[in-house]
Amino acid sequence: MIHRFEQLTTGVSQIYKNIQRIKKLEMRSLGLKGTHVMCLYFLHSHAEGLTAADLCALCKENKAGISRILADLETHGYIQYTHPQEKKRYRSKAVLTEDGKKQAKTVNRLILRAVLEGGRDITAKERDIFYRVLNLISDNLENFCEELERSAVSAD
Amino acid sequence: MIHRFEQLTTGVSQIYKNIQRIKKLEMRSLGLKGTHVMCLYFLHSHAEGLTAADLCALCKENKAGISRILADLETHGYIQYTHPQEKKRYRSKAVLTEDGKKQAKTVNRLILRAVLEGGRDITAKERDIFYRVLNLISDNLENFCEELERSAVSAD
DNA sequence: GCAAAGAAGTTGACAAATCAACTTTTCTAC
DNA sequence: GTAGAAAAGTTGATTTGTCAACTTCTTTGC
Repeated sequence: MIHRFEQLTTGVSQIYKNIQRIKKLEMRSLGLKGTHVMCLYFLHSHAEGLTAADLCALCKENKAGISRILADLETHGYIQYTHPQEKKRYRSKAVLTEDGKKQAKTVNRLILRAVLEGGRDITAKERDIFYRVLNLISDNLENFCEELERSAVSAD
Repeated sequence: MIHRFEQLTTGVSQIYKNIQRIKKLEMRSLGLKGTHVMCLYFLHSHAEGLTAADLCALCKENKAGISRILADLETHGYIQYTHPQEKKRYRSKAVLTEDGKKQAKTVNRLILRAVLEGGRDITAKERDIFYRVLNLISDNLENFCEELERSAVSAD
């Protein structure tokens, strides 16, 4: 059991906001926004390409956001679609262009630095426990939210 | 060291977003917004009152947001200021009214449920390690951000 | 193979968070 | 005590994130 709500809330939101801050800072020098980071990151590690739906699931972002990010990356020439033009983008996989790969590598370098700095003074064992608990809480809250929403709907 | 960036990013942001979701859901029934939750929560546990600056630090929110939340809580009649009227709110402590306390208790009940559900299947030892690591990462990233921003400024 | 249902993606409208400039109050040094 | 600096708080503008309606494409059942 977690005893102190504020510990979880403030701890998590502090990390969340600092991650956003890092993304934003780095992207500014590339002419991109913080929201692009995760897409570049995942596109780089999935050379076979990713659909918008894939990215939604990986980035845990909603599809409206992903749609705009992809449109943006395309106008920058950082991605290409693997589908015939006439079918538009439906289930079309996005892959990084050469230029996109270059940007992704720059982004990954920063990410690596942030990860190294963020993980200072943490042992491998602690890290494993941390991630186990992080994922557990994440899942538990997800379930709790869904339950809450169901009961909110039925109360209407 | 943390190995996988996406684990931290997606784990943290998933929890962050679910916490936001819970706050929003519950507040809707009280005619408030999700942003009010933490203020009510901290005001309830600090009976002596809190200034806007205190709340900034506790909630890890910026002062613009806190300012609007407090104005909102005041118009709802949930808080009062402990300063003479003519000095406005400068360093004035906000305290919950009776009505505000009632709302805060409702909020706290939900929070307790969320905390219990979120913390399912986690042992006390794991929890302690989790929070230690959470705070450590939080501090490390905070420092990293500041360093980054300094070097970004000096590069201009 | 066609209609209905559903999934994928886009877009405009709205809500929330953040930034920057501003005012007001307090503190500090003379 | 007064000027200047610093801190606290407010406000409008901008950016970012989310929601809901919509279009387009695919699948399923007849």
